[in-house]
Amino acid sequence: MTSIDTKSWRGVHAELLRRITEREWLPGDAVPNETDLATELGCARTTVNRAMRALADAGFLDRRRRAGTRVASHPTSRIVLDIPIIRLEVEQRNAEWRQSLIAQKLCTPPPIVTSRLGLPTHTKMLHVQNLHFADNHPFLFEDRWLNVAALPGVEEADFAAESPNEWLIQNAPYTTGDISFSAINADAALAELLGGDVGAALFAVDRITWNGDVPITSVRLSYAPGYRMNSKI
Amino acid sequence: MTSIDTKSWRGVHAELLRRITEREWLPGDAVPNETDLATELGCARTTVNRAMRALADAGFLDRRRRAGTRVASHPTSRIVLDIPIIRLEVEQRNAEWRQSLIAQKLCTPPPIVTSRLGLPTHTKMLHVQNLHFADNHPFLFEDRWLNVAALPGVEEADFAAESPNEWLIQNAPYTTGDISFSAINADAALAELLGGDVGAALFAVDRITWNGDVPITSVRLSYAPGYRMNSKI
DNA sequence: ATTAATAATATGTATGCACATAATTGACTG
DNA sequence: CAGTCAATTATGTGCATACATATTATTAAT
Repeated sequence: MTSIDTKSWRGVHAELLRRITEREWLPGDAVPNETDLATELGCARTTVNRAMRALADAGFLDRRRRAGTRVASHPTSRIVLDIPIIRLEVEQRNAEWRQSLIAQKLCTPPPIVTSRLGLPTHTKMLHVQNLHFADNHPFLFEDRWLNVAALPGVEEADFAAESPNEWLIQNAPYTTGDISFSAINADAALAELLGGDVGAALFAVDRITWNGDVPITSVRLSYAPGYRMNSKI
Repeated sequence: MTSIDTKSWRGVHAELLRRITEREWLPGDAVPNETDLATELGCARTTVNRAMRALADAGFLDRRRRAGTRVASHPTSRIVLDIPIIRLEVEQRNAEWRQSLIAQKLCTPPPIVTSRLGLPTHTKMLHVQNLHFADNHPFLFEDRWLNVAALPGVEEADFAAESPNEWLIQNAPYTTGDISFSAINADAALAELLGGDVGAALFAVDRITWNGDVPITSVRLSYAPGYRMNSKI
């Protein structure tokens, strides 16, 4: 029997989580209020509050003022994905990262890009195509459009030396955005670049980022065949 | 000038986030300590602490005792995916959900399944194959192996009436697990079930769940062609 | 009986204080 | 000069208290 220090919020957190995971409290059940739990566990209400807030953040509890706290009835598993910059993702796999710049030129993007960004159809944007390697194997192909109007200095940037990924972190403000994950079939060009067969299933990430309501960049990352994105639940 | 109530932790949070997003504090910069910020903003240190903890949780700040707090220099964008049960995922798309049970029988899984779960090679497991529909279009194919030894009553469950997904929520304890996302090419069977061409790229989710160190289930979800998983950054 | 005002209640938050803990700095020692 | 240890310091946490706020329950008024 592991005795848990029920006077720390982590201890209380663990104890409440135990009651949930061991089905002492079932999904949908109301749980005692903070004051009663504090008395029972011999700590301050603040401490119970901290623990219960953490459990609510993690999706285990539903809380509403006055109505009280219940065990979540549809425990959606919540996954937190930390998406690092590409170089770090490669290095985390103990591989050596390098990139090969394929294109960097100002031109008019296809309408699908401008429309998704909410820009006029014929806006000139900076098109950057970049192949990232892990230990000299193709890792992913980055196909990016940058809104030059919102990124002063971007036209002078040397993306062969610094990947657009890292340039943006250093030079663009923090942003919000949409991200979507999908599976695509490799066309001839992607197959050539990434070294698989035409038609191979590729894991793809599409990302649009904004600074407030100003569109910054739209990018598609196409990973080499066999890539998996892993996480813990 | 929007005056923010700097005496609430949300106000402090907003103010600090503003300084980060507007690059008043640059990535890698050290930020003032809690006591000084509390003085400057006219609130208690506890309040500043709450705000800074939230920013650190969200990945904007790196904090270390004694060493102080800095703006995150590699702002890994953090994505929170809430993965609901399949029925809810379909219903959230305003579609009608139904399922069609394809197989439910006790048999010996391929070695890859037992080895990933850490079970003896010839363990009998319950194999459940289930096709989920959204408005009568195939939505995803669920191919699941259940550890009968860890799930009393599972052999009597009627998965035609209740999807294994929901049965597990109601009858199995909360679990931990691994999840991975990948892209696969549809084989003949998947193409037939999901209604695409052989070779079509499919978005796949592999998930293994455990109750402590007891393996519960291993499942692969193969989504119909064109599926995207979306999120906000 | 319906509706509006009011009380009760659980969670949310702010504060001052104290002490715990991790990590760095710097002094001291061999 | 290297290595050890102690002082320092920023964050981490617990607690008592008070008040805020959202929501439900109750009561009064029509």
